[in-house]
Amino acid sequence: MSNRRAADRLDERRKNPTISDVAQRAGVSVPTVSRVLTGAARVSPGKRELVEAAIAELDFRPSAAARVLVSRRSQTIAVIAGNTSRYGYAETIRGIEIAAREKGYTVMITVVESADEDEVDRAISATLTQALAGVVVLKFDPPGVAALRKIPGNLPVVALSGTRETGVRQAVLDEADAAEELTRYLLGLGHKTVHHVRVPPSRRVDGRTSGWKRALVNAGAPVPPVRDATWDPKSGVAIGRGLAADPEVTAVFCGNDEIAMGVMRGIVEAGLRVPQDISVAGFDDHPLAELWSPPLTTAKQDFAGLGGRGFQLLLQEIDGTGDRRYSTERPGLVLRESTAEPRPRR
Amino acid sequence: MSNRRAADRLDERRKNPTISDVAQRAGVSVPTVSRVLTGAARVSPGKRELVEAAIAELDFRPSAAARVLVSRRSQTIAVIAGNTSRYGYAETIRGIEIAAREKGYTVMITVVESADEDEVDRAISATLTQALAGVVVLKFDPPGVAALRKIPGNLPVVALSGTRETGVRQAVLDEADAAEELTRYLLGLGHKTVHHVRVPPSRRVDGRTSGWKRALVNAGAPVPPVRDATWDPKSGVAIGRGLAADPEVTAVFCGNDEIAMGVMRGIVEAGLRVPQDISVAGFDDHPLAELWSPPLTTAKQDFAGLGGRGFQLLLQEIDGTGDRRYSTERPGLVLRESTAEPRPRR
DNA sequence: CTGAAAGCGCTAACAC
DNA sequence: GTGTTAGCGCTTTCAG
Repeated sequence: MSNRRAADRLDERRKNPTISDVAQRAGVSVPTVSRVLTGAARVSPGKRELVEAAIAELDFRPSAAARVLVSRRSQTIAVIAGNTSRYGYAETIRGIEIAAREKGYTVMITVVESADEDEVDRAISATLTQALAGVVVLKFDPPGVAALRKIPGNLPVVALSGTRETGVRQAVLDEADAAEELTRYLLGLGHKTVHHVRVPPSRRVDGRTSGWKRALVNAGAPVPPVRDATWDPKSGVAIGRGLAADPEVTAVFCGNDEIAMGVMRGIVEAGLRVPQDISVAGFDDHPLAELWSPPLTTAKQDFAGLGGRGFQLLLQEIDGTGDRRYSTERPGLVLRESTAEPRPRR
Repeated sequence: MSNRRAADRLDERRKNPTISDVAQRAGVSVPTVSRVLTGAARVSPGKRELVEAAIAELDFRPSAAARVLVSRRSQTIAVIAGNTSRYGYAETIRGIEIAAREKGYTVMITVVESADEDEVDRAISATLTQALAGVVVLKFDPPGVAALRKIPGNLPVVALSGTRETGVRQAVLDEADAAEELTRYLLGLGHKTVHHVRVPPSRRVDGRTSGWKRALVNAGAPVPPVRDATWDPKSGVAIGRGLAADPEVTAVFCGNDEIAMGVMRGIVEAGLRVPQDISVAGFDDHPLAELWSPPLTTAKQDFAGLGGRGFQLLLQEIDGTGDRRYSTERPGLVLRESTAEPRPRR
């Protein structure tokens, strides 16, 4: 029954003009219409005008499916991500979409919710039946890493962020460097050491964590055990309370701003003040970071820019131009009021 | 040159197995393979097994383009939105994607950044060349409204939120009702009236604003002038300072949580306290709302659920089943600590 | 239940 | 420059 109605629908859709309708109306052959559409070959000004008029009158849109089938060239890219609504992901996707749209590409998005192999297969299988010009994988987390491994080798791919891949073009934000700088800044304020709350790492190594550690080691400061948060900002609250209970803690560097906000909430709930009792720094420069009380010290990550760079790399990969296989950018420090010199607690 | 490499790429891609490779390997005809693929007709268990084995061995994936071309049935939907990274949008899109993926649909996303006609055309033109099963329009703002008008009439469409459309299936969140309830709650606390900061409305009428007004009118409370914010949370800061300067103001209802956070920041910067001097309520229940200091009173909007309901409506529209043209859900109040009884200021 | 034949809308090769 | 011919990978008749 549902099929019956679906069939009706086609009949309706069928009314869409085809290239031969345009050809007929313009009084030219089908290939000539194709030539003005693609711009691949010269067409005399007179015919071109006729064709363009016919296209406008009929509101004709060439079928991407037919085009792809014969030309084996697609103007669609897929973005594969472990999540789409979290700030960094959403901004990155926005950056990709803007860059893609500007070049006449269309973007599909597919979410891979877990790193489980079957789950990954199921998630991307529908996407891989599409004719794709290439794919951008957001490799911020394990699902992204797992997805990357499943992309057929003959498909142009670009990975975004995460640990360095071999054999895949990649755009990254140099988190390690920025994290090191931020930690060094806290140390410079006079803190004996800096504690760290980590967001779920995409692999064993995590740029923010390694940068933090590097700064401590280089400064000869003790390296306290890492505390693990989830992606949920609320997970920071309990951690913040725990940190507040330890009188040794005077400075905390969190894996992202949202966790930092949770941690600050926990510290406040424990009766301490930020930054007077404990300094807290985040990472990302979330839009709400500067509105928080107190405004959050952080490192600004240009996710939209990352997405844009990623798309450019993909374009290069698609048509084999360019030789830059790796594009990196360094997040800049944003110093605000959640960090200060240490003072004796109580 | 770029074309040359692109051509090479095709040759590589060409290696993808086709349905006839599968047929040959399984020793059956092409249509038989098609039949096991689509499940449209019965195939003897023996042949079915052979075909399935061949598919697995070849890692064959049917070409969606070829399929769409002949069957005139697509498994791709487009989501058109004015923005993708703002919380409500991103969550809604996530909800759509999850529901779609579950049914084997693939989702394209296209952003329409302004309501300008040419801009809208340019944004959606690439998308409309794709073979689409239908489209979901996020009608939260003017670009969405403008885009909806541009969708060809023969394409199944569902609108999400915004003002009620005629002739289009629609899923909404009943903002007006929730806003009225929230305002009534503030009035019930003893506030003489409630001020309102509006987010950019998608049209003349805005559910949150009309619900707010209704509550005031019904209670016989004065209706203060509306203050307009942009989508940027920072725009709330100046408004908050302005509100703080007016001693009559004891309660503020903001169009969304992010603006509420900006407003609270402005109030605090002006030296007043929330909720002791001014109560502030938001809308949406943003993930950070409960971590804010003080935790924000708001109305919880289930955006992901909205997206899921929207996709279901679209499916019904596509195959002509179901008669519900309208799906609505009421956001629930979330009472937290940013609102309290009024006390004399200073 | 299964195969042969036709053709979806378009571009690519080739004549002219 | 422009038309003719062929065919992309698949589903859909239609015979049998």
